[in-house]
Amino acid sequence: MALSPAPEDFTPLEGGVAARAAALAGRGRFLEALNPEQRAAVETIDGPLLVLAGAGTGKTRVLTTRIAHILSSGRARPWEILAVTFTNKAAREMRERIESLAGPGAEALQWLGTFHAISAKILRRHAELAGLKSNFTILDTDDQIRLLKQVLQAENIDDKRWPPRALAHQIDAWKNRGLSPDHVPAGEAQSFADGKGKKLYALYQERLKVLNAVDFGDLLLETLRLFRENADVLDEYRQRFKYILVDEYQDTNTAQYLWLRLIAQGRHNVCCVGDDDQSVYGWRGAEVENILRFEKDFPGAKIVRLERNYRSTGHILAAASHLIARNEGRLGKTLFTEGADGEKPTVTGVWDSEEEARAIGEDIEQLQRKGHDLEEIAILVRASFQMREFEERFITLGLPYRVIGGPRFYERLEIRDALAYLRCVAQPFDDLAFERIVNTPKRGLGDATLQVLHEYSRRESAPLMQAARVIVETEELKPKPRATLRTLIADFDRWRSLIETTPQNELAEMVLDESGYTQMWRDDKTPEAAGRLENLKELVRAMEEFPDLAGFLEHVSLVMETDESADQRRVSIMTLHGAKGLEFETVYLPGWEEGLFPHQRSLDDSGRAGLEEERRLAYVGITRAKRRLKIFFATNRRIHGLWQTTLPSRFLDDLPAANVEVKEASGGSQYGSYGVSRFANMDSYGSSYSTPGWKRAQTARESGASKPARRTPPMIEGEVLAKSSASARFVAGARVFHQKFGPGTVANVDGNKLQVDFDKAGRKMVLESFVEPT
DNA sequence: CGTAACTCTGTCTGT
DNA sequence: CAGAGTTACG
Repeated sequence: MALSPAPEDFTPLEGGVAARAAALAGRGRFLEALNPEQRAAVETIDGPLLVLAGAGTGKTRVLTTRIAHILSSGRARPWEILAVTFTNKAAREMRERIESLAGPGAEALQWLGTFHAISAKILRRHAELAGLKSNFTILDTDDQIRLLKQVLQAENIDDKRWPPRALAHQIDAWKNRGLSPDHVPAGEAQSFADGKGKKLYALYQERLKVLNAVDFGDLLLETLRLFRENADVLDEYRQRFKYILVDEYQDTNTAQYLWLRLIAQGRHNVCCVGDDDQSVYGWRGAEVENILRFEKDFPGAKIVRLERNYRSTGHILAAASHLIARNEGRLGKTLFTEGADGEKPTVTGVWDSEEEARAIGEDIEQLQRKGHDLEEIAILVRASFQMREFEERFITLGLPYRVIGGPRFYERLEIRDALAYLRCVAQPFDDLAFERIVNTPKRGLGDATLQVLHEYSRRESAPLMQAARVIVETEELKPKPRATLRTLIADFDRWRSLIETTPQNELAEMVLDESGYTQMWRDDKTPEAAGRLENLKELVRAMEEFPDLAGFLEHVSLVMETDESADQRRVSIMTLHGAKGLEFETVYLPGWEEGLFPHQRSLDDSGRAGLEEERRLAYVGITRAKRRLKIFFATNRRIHGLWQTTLPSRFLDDLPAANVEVKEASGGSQYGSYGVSRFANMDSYGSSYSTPGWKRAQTARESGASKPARRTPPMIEGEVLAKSSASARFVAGARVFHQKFGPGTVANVDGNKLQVDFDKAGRKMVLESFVEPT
């Protein structure tokens, strides 16, 4: 178990005389760079402080300078500061910036991180008080859903009618509000499977305890409970944390808020920085009201407003302000800049998403030719599926890009498998991991075997690994699976015995090789296999940087990203949520269409509040831009595989005409001017069944799904005919193409079945109708 | 037990 | 459309 930091951990930040002198010398200088309000926010160190910081007003600068100031004035040592962020990216960036202010040693700020990461750390120290072992597993969403499914099945609830996903959502919502099963209000307990919601929640929590596991919500909730039930532990942290800082305070949910308040009520030195206009995590339980409550919870709190924007040009700021002014219920801030007006933001209509990608690609190439830095260009999308089109286009153009927050590295199949192996080694009680890999690669340990293990496991309440160990000594299994299982258990025992003595990356390589997992992918001839092997190598490489296997598994469950080399300058493609806190010279905002942005689901689920949150997201997007802002909307977009005609986003109507330039849609779309405002008379915020877009979608669904024709009809009858007649007969030796297996040569014909030697996949038996001639 | 083909269903944001 | 789950068959 982790111990408190030893004093030997001192770093130059706190340590040597020279370092301290240097810090003192620098002190005046970093305060000078601030405006009066920022300076007040930095120098009001003792007592509660709320900083209302508009976009681009130097929020991060205030936070980092404040920390540097606290350290250099000797008021606290690095490990006595609690600094909470919402994303790992924000934490990393803050650490870097503090380092550049106060010199190396920012790693001593060991309590700088996300709510979840800090909670995990606290929880591991006091695991036994929470009924856990300190090496507990952190389940991700996938594991969570799989486990819930088991719970539902055990209760004989039809998981078709009551999808585990929905239960997961419900439980998450409860956890976000700080509610454990016994605190769920009576009325809400009815909400799932005919009133079983509360019971299922309780059963799920029981299962988690047995598995020695927590989910994301538990990290907060269990820490909260730990504090509430153990006054001495709470007191320890209240004493430890002399100063508390919270970034993006508007995004805290109730559980986080309670967590924070509990600690902060010790010394009352808490500084929260937030902007109600940038609250975009309502769907995750964030309560903007927490900002409003601040003064009540901390009487005598000082409030500082930062309204001077240093980031964007006048026109961009005007567009943002005008748009956000449409929201009701704001605290109200007026951002201003003394900078130049700059270029007007542009709004461009295009025919479809393909043209959108093409237009933006060309635009970027033009900037590139003029010498603009690709690092300073970003494309911010509402939903990650929009990214693909840009990726494809940029690949053909050879334009370097980076996708941030796309499909996560650790969510990939092969990475999850590999991690499951490692979890089985490090955490032998980890049943979810065991189930995942027991028959991957295929070793003939199927449902039948697993059934036997489960039965024993349930009877003796023992982990599956333990069950297997016992069962292989009995006659319960057939000889073949019995022998296989015995070998597998022996392998795991052997690997486990090496944990202490073998570097974790070497151990991982050994596990993956000897288990046959890497071989499985080498034998796999599908096109993705090579990439998967690459990813596995990347995983092993990434492990080197960690102190041990447990440390790595902790990191991976909370953060893990692909850190691709930053050697090349690239365009960034990311979601609007992911872009919060960042800034770029040039920002592209594609996909401003009804249904996509604002997203239909937000509207359906949360009505007016949902719309306002979407608008704040638009505000976040616009305010990321320093000098150039280019908004796009397409008339046609493929949604769920169907081409649909879309309408320009209502947010376009929220932009001030005087500050925005409307560009003629290239290709002469009839939507060249979006100004024909179809929402002027609509007071509704739109329900899925009343928007024109939806109705059109219904029609489109009935009438087929071909891409709307632009000038020439895309579907040429001849093509269709040619295809169906050609599938009449194949002869041995003919070259064919299969959607999944690629090109191949027909070896044998048997009625409508063909035996084909595929170039990559080897010989397969396929139905005639599944291949086409080449 | 494993593979190929078929059926169904979701459908965004992220620690 | 894509992925998960299910069924038929070898």
